[in-house]
Amino acid sequence: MDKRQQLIHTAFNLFYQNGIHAVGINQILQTAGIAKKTLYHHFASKEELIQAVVEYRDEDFYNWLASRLEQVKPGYDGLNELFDAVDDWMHNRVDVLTDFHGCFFINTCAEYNDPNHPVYLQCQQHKTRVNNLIERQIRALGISESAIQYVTESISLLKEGAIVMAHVQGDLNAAQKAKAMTWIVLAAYIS
Amino acid sequence: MDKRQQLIHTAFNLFYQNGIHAVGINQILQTAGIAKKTLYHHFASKEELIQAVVEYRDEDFYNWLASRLEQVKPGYDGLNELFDAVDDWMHNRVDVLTDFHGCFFINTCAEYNDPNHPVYLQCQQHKTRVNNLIERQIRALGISESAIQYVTESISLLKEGAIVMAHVQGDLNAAQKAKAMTWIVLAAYIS
DNA sequence: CTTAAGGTATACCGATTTGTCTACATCAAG
DNA sequence: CTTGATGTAGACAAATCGGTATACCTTAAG
Repeated sequence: MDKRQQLIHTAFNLFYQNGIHAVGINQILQTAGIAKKTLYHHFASKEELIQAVVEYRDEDFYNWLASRLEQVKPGYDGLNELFDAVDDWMHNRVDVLTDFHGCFFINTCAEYNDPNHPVYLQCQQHKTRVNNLIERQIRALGISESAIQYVTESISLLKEGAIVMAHVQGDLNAAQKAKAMTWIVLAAYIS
Repeated sequence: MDKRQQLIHTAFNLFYQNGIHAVGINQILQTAGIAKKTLYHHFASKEELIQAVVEYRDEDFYNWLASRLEQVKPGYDGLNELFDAVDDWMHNRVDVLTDFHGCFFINTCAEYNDPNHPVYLQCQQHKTRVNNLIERQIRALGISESAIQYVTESISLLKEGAIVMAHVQGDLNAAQKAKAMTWIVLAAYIS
């Protein structure tokens, strides 16, 4: 019933499906069934709404992934769960994430190409938060401190690659491929 | 001197830096110093210009990568060259590709999320063409026919992951990480 | 009871969007 | 010489953009 939240929710769905610049506020208002005055009561501008939408997706996605990882032991099990979660996501088996259209943050960076733009920075920060989840798994493996950063970024690279392969090429087995490579790579980096 | 080519070139640079939907026709015309009538003489609509721009980038990027790969032996050397080429690209050492802003085709898919949209299909086809270049390298390794497709897609995933890591997270070592993982993965898949 | 916050509906503003139109210039080919 | 393709400059149209303004309604708190 919270109009502000309704606006954010509606805007996210439209942005995620059509891209941010392609969606006007009138379209958001009509879809949500909310008056224009109400929007500008809660947000000073479209830009502010966009930032709230990115923040909302950040929270939603992070909480979902974090709660999935909390259900298993950090380390090997956690990494398995990570790629199984991504696999579920791209197969539309996760209700809270809505239909898969790639990574919202990658998509958004594609539209806000300036690395100093606040929205771009928000996307980077989201990726940093997710990376920290991955780092926790890597750290549990007992890898040397000096290698943790490098290995974390490597696994993150595999995750990003899987998302893009699924989105652009429609390869729905991408998460499983990334998972398989993860084990191979870790075996080499640990021994 | 060819106005049509000038328009495509100018439009690509603006699209690549700012995203397609964020750039208007008037901005393209002003930047290129070309009259509006001339644009609509060569293209029926903005949509047609966009398609020509994607086609142009497809040609340009593919030809650059293919010529890099032709300079070395297919197989191990070719895969080394692939990631070195991507490394050069993201470090802005390749003049013909202009300043790195991620993969233009990934970025464009983020704006045209409908998999049936002609522009989306163009992007997919570009990725397929690049995948064929990679497949040629994998095939030269003497891998069993049944594994070629899977391994090709795995290496492609590493390449896409590297591009996204460099673009979104600013990890300029991503191509080298992907290269290192490629050798580890191939060693496991071949033995 | 009153008041302020949050809401609807809609007209309106100026700027910008894609695309059309007129009028005119250049130039190579038949 | 004429004609058609290619070009410039810029006015113009219709729609849409983000954002403001007016007028009125509902509801919960002091």
